[in-house]
Amino acid sequence: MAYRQTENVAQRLEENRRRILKAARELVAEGGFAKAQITAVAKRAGLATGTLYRYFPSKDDLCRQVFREVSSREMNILAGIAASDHPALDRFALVLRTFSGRALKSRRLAYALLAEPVDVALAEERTRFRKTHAAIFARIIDDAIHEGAVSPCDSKLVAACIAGAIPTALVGPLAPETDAQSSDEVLTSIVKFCFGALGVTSQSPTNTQVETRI
Amino acid sequence: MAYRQTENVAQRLEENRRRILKAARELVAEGGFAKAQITAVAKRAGLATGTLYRYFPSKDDLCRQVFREVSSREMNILAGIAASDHPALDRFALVLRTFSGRALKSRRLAYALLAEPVDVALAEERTRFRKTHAAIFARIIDDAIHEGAVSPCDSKLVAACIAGAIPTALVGPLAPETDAQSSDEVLTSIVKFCFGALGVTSQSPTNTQVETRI
DNA sequence: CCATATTATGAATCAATGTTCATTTTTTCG
DNA sequence: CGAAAAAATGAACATTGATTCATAATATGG
Repeated sequence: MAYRQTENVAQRLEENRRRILKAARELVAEGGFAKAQITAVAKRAGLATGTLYRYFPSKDDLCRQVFREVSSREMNILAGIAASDHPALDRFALVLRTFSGRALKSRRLAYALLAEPVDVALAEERTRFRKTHAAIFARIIDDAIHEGAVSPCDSKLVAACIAGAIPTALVGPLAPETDAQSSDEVLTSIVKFCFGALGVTSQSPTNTQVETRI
Repeated sequence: MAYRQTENVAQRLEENRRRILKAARELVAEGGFAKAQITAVAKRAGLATGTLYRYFPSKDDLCRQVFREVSSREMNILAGIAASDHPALDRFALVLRTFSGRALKSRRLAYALLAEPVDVALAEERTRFRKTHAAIFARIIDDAIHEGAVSPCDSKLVAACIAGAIPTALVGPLAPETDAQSSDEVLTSIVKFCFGALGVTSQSPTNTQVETRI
């Protein structure tokens, strides 16, 4: 008996794990998941290819983890807004603005999360992400209906529509090219679109969106 | 000089080409583009693997062609409606219903065209398809604005939203499971959603959609 | 039927990446 | 230091599916 993992080593392992995730995240932010090949990640992390497999059982696993890290931050932000106790329509506007605003600020990343062609493993992860969006929208819409702020509708379906509409309009190949100035107009148009879809014509005047350090 | 292609042979070649495309189309309709591997297509077409390459330079090429065949039929139907001389809002309703109705009738195929995870070559083709949808929507919306039927808006953006909303609500993983009966409600909800997004609250009462032999 | 051109065949090859594992390096502790 | 355990390495390997190509089969016209 001549070896036992010491605190020092445990820290280095932890550090390596973080490094790997960071390297992968960076590559994804730069060129989407397509650029996150195992060899490339290892290289950037300053480790050998094989070493990655001491930390993650497979590439799919690593990519899923990256996807979750990034997407769960987004989901938490939106869920936080949705759970606040403002009137439903205010929350609705805020969620829409925040979602869209964040996507426009990190186009590349948003593209990777929402629109990049990915394989099945990541498509599953993406589905989870988008389902969460739809659920958040549906919840708020239901609240709005209960409050009498909008007339009844198939909230699930409308939520799915919105969850599909926003990414398409923002980051996919159908999205208009947007410079920083016009991105505010885009936000406004999107909010207007969604409010209209609910039958609300006088939209909330707020121009706010929730800011968060990335 | 002892050989020259004869009419008889030319016909068989043509027939083979058709067979290959048909085989590929069937496989896509059954299991998406994922199931359209060269070997499988060849087998179903009753030809050897290598033979396919005498007809198509690559798999990407073959799949693109299949995609175009199927999608161009859809685009033509919608374009036909869009180009008719009815009031813009009538055309809008009809395009929406037709698009959605056809997608619901051929779920698997619609999934392959609109939502299945595919590689880059097909993603490009899909983009062309969806851009066409958006263009058709935008055109009709502009007409509606000119007719004074709806108030001005960023028609391009709204069109992109709709082009994103409908597939998401119909065939993706966010789509509700729908049996035949409820699919009519779904159509109605979608039309209502889109009309609302344009600020039109009294929707066109039509229940029609353009029928076409597949 | 022969010579030749065309077409078909499908096993072998290639390509691109993810994964493994025998070997080496590092760490620990008596 | 030396033995043992853990960790790291990266070249070899595995996999998957598209693509090639030497060979065989078929068609044509003389």
